[in-house]
Amino acid sequence: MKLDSIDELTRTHYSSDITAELDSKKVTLLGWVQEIRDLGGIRFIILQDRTGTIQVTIPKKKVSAEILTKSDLIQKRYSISIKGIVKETKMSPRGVEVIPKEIRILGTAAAQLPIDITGKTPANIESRLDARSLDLCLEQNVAIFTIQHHALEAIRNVLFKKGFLEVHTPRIIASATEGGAELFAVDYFGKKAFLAQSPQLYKEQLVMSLEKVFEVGPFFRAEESHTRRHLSEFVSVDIEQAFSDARGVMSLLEQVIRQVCYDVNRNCKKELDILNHSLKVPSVPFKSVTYDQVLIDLKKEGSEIEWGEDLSTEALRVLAKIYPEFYFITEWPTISKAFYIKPCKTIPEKCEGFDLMWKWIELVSGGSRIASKKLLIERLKQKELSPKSFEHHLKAFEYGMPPHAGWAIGLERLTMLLTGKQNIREVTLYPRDRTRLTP
RNA sequence: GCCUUGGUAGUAUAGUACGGCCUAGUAUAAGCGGCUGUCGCCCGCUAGACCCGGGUUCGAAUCCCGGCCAAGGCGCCA
Repeated sequence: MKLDSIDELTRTHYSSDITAELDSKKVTLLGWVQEIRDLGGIRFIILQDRTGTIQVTIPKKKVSAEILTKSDLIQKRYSISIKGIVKETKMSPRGVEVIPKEIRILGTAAAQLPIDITGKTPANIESRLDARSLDLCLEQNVAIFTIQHHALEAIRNVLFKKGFLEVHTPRIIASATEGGAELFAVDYFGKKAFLAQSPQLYKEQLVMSLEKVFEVGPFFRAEESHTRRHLSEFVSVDIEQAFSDARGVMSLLEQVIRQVCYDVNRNCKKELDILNHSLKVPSVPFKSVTYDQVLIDLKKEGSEIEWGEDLSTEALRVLAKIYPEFYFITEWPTISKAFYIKPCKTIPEKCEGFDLMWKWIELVSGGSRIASKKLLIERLKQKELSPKSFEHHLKAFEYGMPPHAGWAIGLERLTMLLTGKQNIREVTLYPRDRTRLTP
């Protein structure tokens, strides 16, 4: 098919801008054909763009032959332009429709699409991800990523206002550092390198110079996790702050989370509605419980965990029934946390690390960091990590490392709670998991 | 990595307990035709599928074995 030119074509309105006030006005719309309903003498084309849909109505006997011929060619998912007149009418879904004066076909699409884009026959997650570029056209998916955008905007706004600088640390690193998660190995000009699992060490070093930093970016974990809340590549929102401790960054975190919920509620009413999800703005401070208290609570519920152990998924599900949606777990056993988390002064078996839970999912983890090189080396050894492979990082602790603290939010997990989605892959544009590497 | 469940047209499902009325049903999508107010439009027609390999049997979508793939749970991890 010969396509029409986009020359001298400027969108005047998005579909959501078309309201009754524009009655009789001329508009230029750009978008995709979501649906065609042809009743014989009248044809309805549902035009979709990022903001929603608008009905284009073609009364066949009243429009020009040119319009009619053009609209005969149109199929689902074609990208088209419509120049036309807005008409207020009670008979259309939104009380307005557009009567076209010019139609251009700007792009075509296959007749048989791999998934149903109108949602009449919903596809399962596998089919959807296989056809992800098309799947993302569904208004629910546009809503999810619009919400994620606003959430991130809210996070950035709070952090900028508090004087944080946005930074970018390396994704390619020399050695398997933090311990814990498995890393992906890459070939770096013949040397063995790894994809970073977190910006932890770099952001700590940066507090010596930039004082308050944050980073938003992807990180990689080569864990063979098979759950609804894990990805091999995920986006982390990391902050690190000089001259602060866990208490300080927890308070900042509360403000961030509260602002995110507030802004998403205010700016994404339509999106939340599309997702049929309601979002409460949590009150601060959040409920905070110690690890010791958690063990007592679990015991009452018949679930016993030995002190020092991490909390099992089963245990977290039990806790979700006891505590509100957002709650902190503090004073973890030092042994259960990463080497850089600062032990408590009085009881070194406990540490100043914390997790922010949302129901049974760990949303954020953070804490006060160790600023003493000597102590850090001790902790590395306890964790059976070699101080030698942390040589460069340890050097920084000779150059004036201030007391500092920080945290990291899992952006996809945050998006899950904001959108009410149960599977992290639904809130990831192109998820990477144990088995999926494409698209 | 372990466990459970599953794999039927483009998509989503019925059928599998107990092999044979399955020449595999239905919805939706697709193609063709009809219809002037649809909004999950409607009506008619057309075409479209049993994951792969082996086995049992007169006969396998259905039972058995192996493989591959997926979903969910656990573990790991955040």
